[in-house]
Amino acid sequence: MQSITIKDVAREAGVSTATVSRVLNRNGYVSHEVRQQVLAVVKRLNYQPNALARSLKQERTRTVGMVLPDMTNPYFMAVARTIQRRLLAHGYRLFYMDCDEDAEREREAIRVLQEMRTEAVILAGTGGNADAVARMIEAGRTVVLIDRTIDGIRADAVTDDNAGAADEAAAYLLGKYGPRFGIITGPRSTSTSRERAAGVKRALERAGCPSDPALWYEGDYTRRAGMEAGHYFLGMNEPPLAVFSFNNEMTYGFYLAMKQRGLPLDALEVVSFGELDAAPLFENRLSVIRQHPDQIGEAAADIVVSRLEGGAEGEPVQRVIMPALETASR
Amino acid sequence: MQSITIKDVAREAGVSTATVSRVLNRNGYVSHEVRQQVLAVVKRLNYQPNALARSLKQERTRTVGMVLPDMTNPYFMAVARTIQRRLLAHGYRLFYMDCDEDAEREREAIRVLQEMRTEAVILAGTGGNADAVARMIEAGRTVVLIDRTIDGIRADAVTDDNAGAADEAAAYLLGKYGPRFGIITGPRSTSTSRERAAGVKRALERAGCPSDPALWYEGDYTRRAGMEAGHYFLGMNEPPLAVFSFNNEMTYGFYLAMKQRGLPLDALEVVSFGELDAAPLFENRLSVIRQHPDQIGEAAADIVVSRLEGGAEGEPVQRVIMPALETASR
DNA sequence: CTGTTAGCGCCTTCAC
DNA sequence: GTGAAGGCGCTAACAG
Repeated sequence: MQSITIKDVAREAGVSTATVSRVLNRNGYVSHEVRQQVLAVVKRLNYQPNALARSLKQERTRTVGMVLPDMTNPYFMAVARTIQRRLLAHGYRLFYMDCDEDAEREREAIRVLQEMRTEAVILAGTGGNADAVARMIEAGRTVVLIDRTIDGIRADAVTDDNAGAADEAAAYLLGKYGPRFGIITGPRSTSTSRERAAGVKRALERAGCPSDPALWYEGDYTRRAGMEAGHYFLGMNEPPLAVFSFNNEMTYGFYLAMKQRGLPLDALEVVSFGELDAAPLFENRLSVIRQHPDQIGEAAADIVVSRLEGGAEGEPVQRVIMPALETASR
Repeated sequence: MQSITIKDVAREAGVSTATVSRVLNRNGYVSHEVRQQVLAVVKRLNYQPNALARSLKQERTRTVGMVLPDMTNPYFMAVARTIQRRLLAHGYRLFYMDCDEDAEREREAIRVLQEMRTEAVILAGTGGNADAVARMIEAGRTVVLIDRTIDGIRADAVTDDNAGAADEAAAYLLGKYGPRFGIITGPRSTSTSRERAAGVKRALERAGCPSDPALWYEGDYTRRAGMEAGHYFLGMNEPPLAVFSFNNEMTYGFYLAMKQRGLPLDALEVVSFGELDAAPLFENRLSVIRQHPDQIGEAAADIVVSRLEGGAEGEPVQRVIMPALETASR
């Protein structure tokens, strides 16, 4: 496990470590002859520069960290993949950390990324670590919030127009079925769920409909919660005529509940905030609010790069992506 | 961005850096009084130790790297999540890198992980970087292959019994439909696809059936390939009576093709190597070979830990997980 | 064009 | 029980 250092290369090539460094980093002058010589030794010894040492010296790591609440959710992975591609093109590596919607593990992940000296942190927060995030920003680190904002935190953010899209979806359901549709929310700790709920309430108020608490089920963005919500709604004396689920996983859970209760999947209409992988296979009674993860990823990556390359300072940037409601065909 | 160092803490607390270090690492003696004093300053200054410097000095990073071919595939993410949990419990961090089934990016990812001095690399290889992997092993690094092995590489590995499961599935289809079922393979460069193909051929031979090349479609484990295979098979004069898809994404793609062609999803039976998220929602004509990602993840993490903690040496360990065929109800 | 040197932040002997 | 000092591998002045 004894690894080869720049010294070994220098000795073997009969030059100084500085020269090797210059060859490797293509800066400073070095004769063609010596360069070839050094490169040959590098290859022969299979020398791998030590990124720890380099970063320590340069006080730059060219890395970006990302903390996600759920890496098995394809939505977040689609965002992450776009970000990674874009950052890579600018010479930055991206490290993902999964915190499993758990604030404690999120805190830990943030700590690790700071200790690693990632130059920026991209965060889809659980909402439980406002203090840690605040301290990061205070310390002058670049923080970009995606998908979810955090109460009391002023930072760059890329979010959906949650209220607008939820309002539109609720209005659509109202027009089609009246006010008897169920709502499966996310956890109150997330900004997305609160905003989506506000959007629904706005639509109900505009239509002069009171909001029936029995039609609201508070989930936590997991498949299990969607399933439980499904059993709740479908077990009612008068089940709702449609359901609005606040994320893709819960939508999937809701369908599982329908299945478990022996209902056909088109028994009622479902509106899902966020796409389902399997959506195209469903029979026409699933409406989807598309979130455009690519656009979110691109915007987030662009903000990171401009903060890191361009001057660091400036007011927080807020980018809002417009989701698109695609309604079921019947 | 000027970060706080151990020196700042030492000065502020009126002690030496050695003492601060001792407090932080709970080793060596330090009086209760001084310890409290130091901890207070650490908290007040929000001091974050520099992991680069610590790792450089200790020649240990307590990190493990993982290179995956497709992070949007829930199968790999399920494996990754289990590994992460288990490694975390042993004090290791896991870094994911996504190479998008691309050998070039895989090579790059391997290089980065080595430069970061991750203590082990877990790899679900594209098959295109045998040389780089060989050099890693040669250099004494811990490498654990998961899901896929690499030709000519002797390393710890956790794999499925691909041939066995494919044989069983093919025998099942043979018994039910005779030899007229289509096969959608993965890329020849992956060991999994080659082994699964061998399993199918074994079953065919045992039944005395010749293998009809027109019934084999070579995909690349992507959704798109599954879709193209779908159009190929469904466009035949005499379409097959069933289809065996070598991974979950291609299965999904195949169903998309059925949908696009206006066929009902139960028009023919599909056997999928690897689970589909949406499987439970399908109407009874999807059979699934469950791969038990949790077991794979656990085994891989255990191997890593035992290599890193226990003595490093020993013959390569081969763990084979048995997938389970769950057949459609009709 | 190339070598010498100092030091990035931390841990770890070795003194006291 | 605590401090002083050296060095992990590398790069960036500064000499020559």
